[in-house]
Parts: sequence; structure tokens; C-alpha cells
Amino acid sequence: MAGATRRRDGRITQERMLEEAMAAIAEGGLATLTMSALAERLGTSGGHILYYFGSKDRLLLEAVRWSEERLAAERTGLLGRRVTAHRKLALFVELYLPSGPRDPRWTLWIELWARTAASEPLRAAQQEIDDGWQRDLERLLAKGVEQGRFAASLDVPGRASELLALLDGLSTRVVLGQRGADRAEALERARSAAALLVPPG
Amino acid sequence: MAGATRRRDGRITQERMLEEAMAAIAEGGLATLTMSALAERLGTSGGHILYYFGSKDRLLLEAVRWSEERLAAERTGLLGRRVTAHRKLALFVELYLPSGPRDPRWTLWIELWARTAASEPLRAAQQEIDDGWQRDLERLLAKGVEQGRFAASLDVPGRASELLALLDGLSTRVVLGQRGADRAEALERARSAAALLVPPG
Amino acid sequence: MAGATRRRDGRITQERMLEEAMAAIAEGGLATLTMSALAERLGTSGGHILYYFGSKDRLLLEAVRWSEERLAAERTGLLGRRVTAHRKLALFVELYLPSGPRDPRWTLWIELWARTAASEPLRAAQQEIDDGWQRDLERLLAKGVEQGRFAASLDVPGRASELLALLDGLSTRVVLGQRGADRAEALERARSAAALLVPPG
Amino acid sequence: MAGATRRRDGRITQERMLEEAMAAIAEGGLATLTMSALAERLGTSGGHILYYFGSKDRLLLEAVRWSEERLAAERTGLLGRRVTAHRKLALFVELYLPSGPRDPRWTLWIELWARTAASEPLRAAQQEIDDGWQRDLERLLAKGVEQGRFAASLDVPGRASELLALLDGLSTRVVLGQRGADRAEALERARSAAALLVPPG
DNA sequence: TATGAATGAGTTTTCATTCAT
DNA sequence: AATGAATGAAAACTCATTCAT
Repeated sequence: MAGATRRRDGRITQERMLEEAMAAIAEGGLATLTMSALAERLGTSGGHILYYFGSKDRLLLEAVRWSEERLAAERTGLLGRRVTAHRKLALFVELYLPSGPRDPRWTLWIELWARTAASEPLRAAQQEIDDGWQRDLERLLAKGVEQGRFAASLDVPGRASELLALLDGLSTRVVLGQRGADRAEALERARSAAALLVPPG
Repeated sequence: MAGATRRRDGRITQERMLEEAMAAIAEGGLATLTMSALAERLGTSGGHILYYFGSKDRLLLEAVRWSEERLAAERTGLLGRRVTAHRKLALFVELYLPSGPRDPRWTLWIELWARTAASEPLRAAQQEIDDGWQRDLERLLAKGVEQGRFAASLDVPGRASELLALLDGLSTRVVLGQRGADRAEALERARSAAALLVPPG
Repeated sequence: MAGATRRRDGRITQERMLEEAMAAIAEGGLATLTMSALAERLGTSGGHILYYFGSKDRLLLEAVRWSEERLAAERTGLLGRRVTAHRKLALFVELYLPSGPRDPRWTLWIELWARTAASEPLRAAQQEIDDGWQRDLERLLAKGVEQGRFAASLDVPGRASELLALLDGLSTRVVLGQRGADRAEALERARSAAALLVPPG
Repeated sequence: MAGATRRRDGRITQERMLEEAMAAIAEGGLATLTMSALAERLGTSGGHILYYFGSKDRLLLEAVRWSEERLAAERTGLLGRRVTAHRKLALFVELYLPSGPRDPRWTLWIELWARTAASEPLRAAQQEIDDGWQRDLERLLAKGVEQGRFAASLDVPGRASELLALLDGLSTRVVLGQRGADRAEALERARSAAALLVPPG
């Protein structure tokens, strides 16, 4: 099927590189993701990947960006849907949590946290992405309050921040494959905590 | 003089190694912690450190263990104190959260999460340490329920798990130095969430 | 616009390439002259330059040749001028010495000397160019002897060779920007040495 | 004979590295001198050479320094000898000129000239070495004047500078193996020019 | 115990060159 | 004539680890 994903247009190919990079990281972690290993998976040369991305760090940065862009689109779709605020919050949580151990997006995040101290662009990107989640969750909650679904006294930014921290913590557990921390359990914890943090109006 | 901190007994010296390793990681992250850099800080040779620990991975593992052992002792002390359950919970939270960006203990954890996938012993150690926190938090909550300080209907294991996930998420933010995520803010979030997750009886 | 300097005729374009290559070398040395950097300066592609020159080494070779051809023309003009032999010698020296540190022609020579061992064509070109200078300097001196301006006993080839070696040595200093070795000082040294090596008749 | 040159003391080994580096450069130029090629010649590993020198650039710098130090010692010995000023000047010239094409010392110099622009430490070292030659040649000439061997009117620094430039130019030719430029011819040119530049008193 | 010389595998990155279009 | 995507060889450098002393 190489023909299908290999166009004259470089963009398609770049996207394949990012996609494959994510997959490789999910399988073996960043430690085993060498340029040449990635090149081999793609059936191309290491030089070619650098030809597009300039450096491995840039490749990684683009990979998170690409992965989060797709998720942000889903999130936007979700916010626009005509469902109850409670249902929306549940969907938001489901979208945020990893699919399971080795979830690509989360595996990459955990690897990047360790590099964040050394890379300003990375930190900036992370901040921006986090801000997106926080902003949208605040909107979701605010709308729920408006509609009388959530308590009028709700401290929207505070609760949003707490919920996201909780989701981060749960996600870390799931993706690291800790005992008794599968997606189902994480969902259960997130839901029961959310019910208390965001009581109905 | 390094001579002043050396003892005939190897244990002490090993402890200095672990201590210095933690300090070095806090200063520059795992990436800059090379065996020879650590050796220089200690006024010894890289070979000597390996003589004790066998490998860098083992050194790291021992370093977390050592760091967490000390914390566990503090935790135990805390649990035995004669203060109200609410106060105890607050102290527990304060103990758990990082002191600020680059907090050694948390810096190390974040670096280790990225290596967890490749190292079974590491995962086991992590599990064990987490279990300790979970167990003690459950005890704390259970006692609070017993004393009528917390609601009788409290789902102790569930709430403990949620609280710890929340603390993990908040800690990550603080230690990575994300905007608007200092220790004070994290404490505020932890307290206000805890008040909701663990309502008074 | 690059378009303004383009002609249908490939030769012109090739000349621009050589000219730009010289300029780039003067600015940053051979080390920073990559095919793609040169291509960008020219508003064309790396592939296109190779299309004309076949290889980078050939391009460099052509660049010196082109640069020296222009100089040789100036030299010929100089030899034909109606000035005294002494004046002619002075002008010859002025033509030979670099304009200052990073003089393109000399920068390129110094870079090429290091490659001469590995490239027979390069050595041949160098020989040929040197021969041109030697031949013309010999003519200049011989004519001066004929005219009674220089001593009749003058060992023309020997003195010419020595003068050129001296000029090479002075040029190296100037182009490398060594302390106390600017063009003015080099001219002074060349003149005072020439007065002794080529005494008046 | 590995036993003879391989001591516990690192210095000996480092010296062998420098010596072998010079030899390798003389044989194939800097371009073919890779760390691993040098390592193989030495029967050691590339890592080990870097273990001592830190970087290839430092290795090169040390190599010139080492080579010039030995020459400087010879030069000092020469200056102290009880021979006529004319003889001393001749010996100085013989010491300065390359032994023939590919003379290690001069091959290295030519390669380094091309790198001088990019490396301040290199330029500084070069300046210092040049100053040593200039200084000692000035002393030699001054003493000759004192002893009435050279003309009393001699512009010592000027002539020294010119002689060294001449020797540099001649050396370049010899080491690049240009036609008709062997050591004998270079010596002949140097002598005949010196006789004119430094006339007897 | 302690040293530090020695190893060597492993990684990113650069760049001239090729070639299909 | 012109492009620029793709190649792949090469090279410096790092660092945990070993081991003779």
C-alpha cells in the first residue's frame, strides 16, 4: 500500500513519519527510537527524515503537536455536540484518558516530561496544549452551570484544574501499566471523583 | 574534605552516594548525571561507584528507594501524631507534594517513569512504594471515619486512590515548573479537592 | 530578482555561480560552503549547480580558474603599460597581494592547498597558474634589465621565484589576519625586499 | 616494541598519539585522519584518544604544539652554537624548511591554516609559534650585526620578517610537491635571497 | 577497597550526489 | 534545463562498564 501513502506532496509523507514515530515510541519507548530504526520502519533513510525535520528533537516536537492537534479536533467536535453537560464531561474524560498501557500519545508525554527541563520549545508547546484542555474544560463546566446542570456555586477554573490533575495522575498509572490501574478502573475513579468535584445543580 | 564524611563502614559511603546522586539529579536532571560527574562530586572514581552498585540502573533504583524510605518514615511518624484527621490529611498532602520545581524526589520520579517500561525491577519498586502511600492514606481515612470526622459512607480505597492520582498530577505540574503551578497553588487545589472528595462526617 | 541576472545562455549563469561561490567562501570559508547554501544564494537548487559542474571539487577548481583568469588579464594589461620597470614591479606586487583578511582569491587558495594532495587536477591547475605568474614576472624583470633599469647581472628566474615565494608568504599572513600583518605592512615588506632582490642597474 | 612505549604514565602514551597523528597526517592529509583510523594505527580505540584529548581539534592543536616544541628546542640549541653568523643563518634556514613533500610538520600547518579562521585557540597558538621564530631570527641577525658579520645598517626586524615570509612561501611549494620545488631548490633560493637581504658587513 | 585507563558500541547529524519527473 | 526529494556513507563524540593494578 506504499503507493497510497506516498505522494509527490511532502506533507503526506511527513505525516506518515509522525504517525510511525508515535507507533514506534508506543512499542518501545523513546529510548529505542533511533533515527535509523524509524527510517527502517518507514522504508526510507535516516537522512531523509532529518531532511524534513532538521533534528530528532524537532521531530518529537512535531509528533506531539500532530497527535494533540487531532485530539483537539475531536475535543472541539465533542464540545459542539448536543448532549447533556454530564454526558459531555464523561466524554471529555474518556477522550483524555489513555486507551491502555503503551497508549502512544501518553507514552510520548511521559518521555517528554523528562526532556522538558532542557527544551524551551518543548515546554512552550506543552503549556499551550495544556491550556487548550483547561480552557475547553472550563467552557464545558461553565455551560453546565448556565444550564443549571451543575451547581451555581461551582469554582469553574479551580475544579477544571483539579479534574485535569486527577486525569493526569490516573493516566500516568494506566500507561505505565501499574497493577490494578487499567482504563476501566481509571474511568471509574475519574467518574466517581468528578461526581463529587462537580456536583449537580 | 571528602575525608570527613568517609567512614570505614561502606554503608555510610553508599548513602552519601545516593544522597549526592539525588542532589545532582535535582540540579541537572538525569541527562547530565554521568557516572564520572557523580564521581567527581563525591571525590571518588566512577569505577568505585559501580563497585558498590553494579550498574547505573541499580544506583538509580537504590536512590529512589533510599529517598522514599526516608519519606515513609516521616509518613509513619505523621500517622502516629495526635492531631485531628483533617489536620493529618493536610500534613499528608504537604508531605506528598514537591517542595517546588526541581524537587529531587519528584525530578527523579519523572525521569524514571520514562524508564519504567524497560525495567521490571523498577516497576516493582515503584509499585511497592505506591502501595505504601495508598495503604497509609487508607488507614488515615479509615481512622477519620471511625472517629466520625469523615462521612461514614466514605469509599475509603476509592477516595484514597483518587486523592493520590490528583496529588500525582499536581506534583508533575509543580516539578515541571508549569505556569501558574507552584507549590502554593498545588496545595490550594489539593485542599479544596480533598474537602469535596472526603467530606466531613 | 535572480531573474534579472539570468540569461538564456548557460555560460553567464555558470559565471554567476563561480562568482557567488567566491563571495561565499570569502564570507565564511570553504567549511560553510555547502552546495545547498550556495544554491540558496543563487536562488536555484543544489542539483542544478551539480548539473553544470558535475561535482563540488570541479566547481571549486573552476572557481579558482575563473578568478585567476581575470587576474591574469589584469596582469597582461599591466605588463603592456608604458611605465618604468620599477613602477611595473610595484604594480605587480600590489596585484598579487590580497586586499586584506578574507580576500576571496587567497582564502580559496589556502583552502585548496589542503586538498591539493588528494587531487591531481587541482595540482595541475595550480601549477599552471603559478607558471603564469612566474613567466610574467620573469618577462617584467628581463625587460627591466634590457632597459637598463635593473642590474645586468640579475638572475632573472631565480629572483622571480624568490619574489613570488616572498609574496606567497606575506599573503598567507595577511589573509589569515595575523597580528601586525595587514596589507600595508605586507606591501612595505615586499617593496623593501624587492629593492634588495632586484637592485637597480 | 609496544612494551617500550606503553607505560603506566599517560604522558608517554599521549606523546605516541601525537607522533602517530603527525605521521598519519603526513601520509594522507587531515582529510583521511579519522579518529578511528588513528586509533587503529595506535592499536587502541577511538574513545581512548578522545579520553585524553577531549576533541579532535584539541588533538590537532596539541600535535602542532608538540611538534613545534621539539623544533624550538633544536632552534635554541642552534642559536647557542659557536659558529659564524652566516653559518647560523644557513642552519636556521635548513631547520625551517620542510624535509620534502609531505613533511609532517608542514603538512599539518597547511591543513591548519584552513581551520585557523574558525578556531581562536588555533590562531593564538600559531601566532605564538611564529613569534618564536621571528624573535630568534632577530636575535641571530642582531648578533651578526654586533659581530660585524652583517651590515651595520641592517633593519633587523624587517629583514627577519621578510626572510620568514620567503621561507614560508618556499616551504609551501616544497610540501605541496610543486614541479621544480624540491628541498634543494628551496635551499638554493633561500640562500641566494638571504645573501641579498642580509648583506655581509 | 579504590583507581582510572581503556573500551567500543551506539547515536545524531551533515552533505555531496543521484535521479525521477 | 531545472528541481528537490531521497540517499547513505562517514564521522565525531559520549559514556556505562570492565579490569589490571
